[in-house]
Amino acid sequence: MVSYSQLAQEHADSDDAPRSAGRPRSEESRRAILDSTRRLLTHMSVQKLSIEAIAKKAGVGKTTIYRWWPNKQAVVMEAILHQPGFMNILPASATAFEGIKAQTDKLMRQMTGKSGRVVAEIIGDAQGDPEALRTLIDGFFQERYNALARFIQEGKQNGEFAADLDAEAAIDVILGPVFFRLISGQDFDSAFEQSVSKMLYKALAA
Amino acid sequence: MVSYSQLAQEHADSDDAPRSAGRPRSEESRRAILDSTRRLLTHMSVQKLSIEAIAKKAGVGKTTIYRWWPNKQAVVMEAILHQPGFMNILPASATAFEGIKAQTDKLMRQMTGKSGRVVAEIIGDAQGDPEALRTLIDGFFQERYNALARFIQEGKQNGEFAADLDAEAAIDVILGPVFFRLISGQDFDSAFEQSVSKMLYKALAA
DNA sequence: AACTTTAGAAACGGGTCGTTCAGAAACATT
DNA sequence: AATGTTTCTGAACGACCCGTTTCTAAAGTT
Repeated sequence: MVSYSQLAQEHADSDDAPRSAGRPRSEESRRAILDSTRRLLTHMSVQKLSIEAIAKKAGVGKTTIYRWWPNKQAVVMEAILHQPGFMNILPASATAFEGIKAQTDKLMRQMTGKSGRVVAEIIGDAQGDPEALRTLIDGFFQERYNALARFIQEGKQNGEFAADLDAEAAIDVILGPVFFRLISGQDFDSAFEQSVSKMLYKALAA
Repeated sequence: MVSYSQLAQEHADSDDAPRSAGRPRSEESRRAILDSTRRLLTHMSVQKLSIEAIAKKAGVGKTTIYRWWPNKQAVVMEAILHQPGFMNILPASATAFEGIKAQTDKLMRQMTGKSGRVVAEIIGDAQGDPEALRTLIDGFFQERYNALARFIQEGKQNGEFAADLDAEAAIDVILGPVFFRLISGQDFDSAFEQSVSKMLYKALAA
């Protein structure tokens, strides 16, 4: 049994790991599994996707998948959430609010189109499984949360935001509209982006 | 095949319907199905719940369920979302913002505890099924949406809110934090309630 | 050469799906 | 009372996927 948290962590065992005895894990199979998962998800929903279909498409034994991932959700999370383009790099910004706006704009862009739909499905499937929800929070939401927390802290210090601002609630107010739009099936347009930005500015300002 | 929209509408065929020939639908079975669904959902997730388990617990043929609902999601939606206590009655209020606050407070209370968890699962399962998502929007989100839209309209007219306020985006900003908290597994406390209320007030004010 | 770990293939028992068929039950119509 | 219509339960169906086990082969280390 491989725990979720193990999967969530970077597999940086390429160089510094002690390399135990035995046949090494096949990097080729690993990539084939994740690639096939991504490709299959462009044609079907996460719900309809099956481990057996992934194994077949990847040319890999089902056993190999179950050896490294506990279930379908874990495979999908790694395939989608850890893919390039979903990284959460902090942009440099003049003001704290500009940083927040840059973050939310980037998030909206990431949540547009098919990848957004898949993320919505991942969030959805995690609702029925506490362990999966925890993995999702630790491996996806937390990054966004932390990034925003820094900007809020910065804004509180430089007087941009009110000193008694509730950072936790503020983050929910910032991220909430984006994910609510996502799960309620509406897509993001520039009108939404601008209107939300305007309201957030007033909500946070000192 | 029974369409979702048929199921969503009130089954007010108790009096005025012309009553066609043949054996009438068993109200007893219908209630047994919905009751059993609710009871089973206190012990297990929507994902693990099966139609066959509902049929067994309700003492009802599986065929009867499939006759009136297209799938599990539809049964669960009707069992949970149309239950008393989930109605969306507009409270009288002095100001538009007070109305909005009353609405969101009520929503947070509804989304607390087990029923909130089940709603989160319903929203989650709907992500993988466009038809289910539409039913959920029409039968659940839309009510909350409309209620808020009235208050916003009222507030724009009486000068409480800015005249150029984007109503659609404002609703997303109001509902977003609540549902984001719900799906990210955090529960609602009075601190969150107050902090969000404060930010929303500033965001909406003229 | 011996040991260890992984890969892939096949098969398993168990479960759910959504459908179909059968026979009985509960109505309205004639 | 007889007939027609619709719904009811129960049983069985083929199809699919689950997660696990068992096996042989492969690919490394010591």
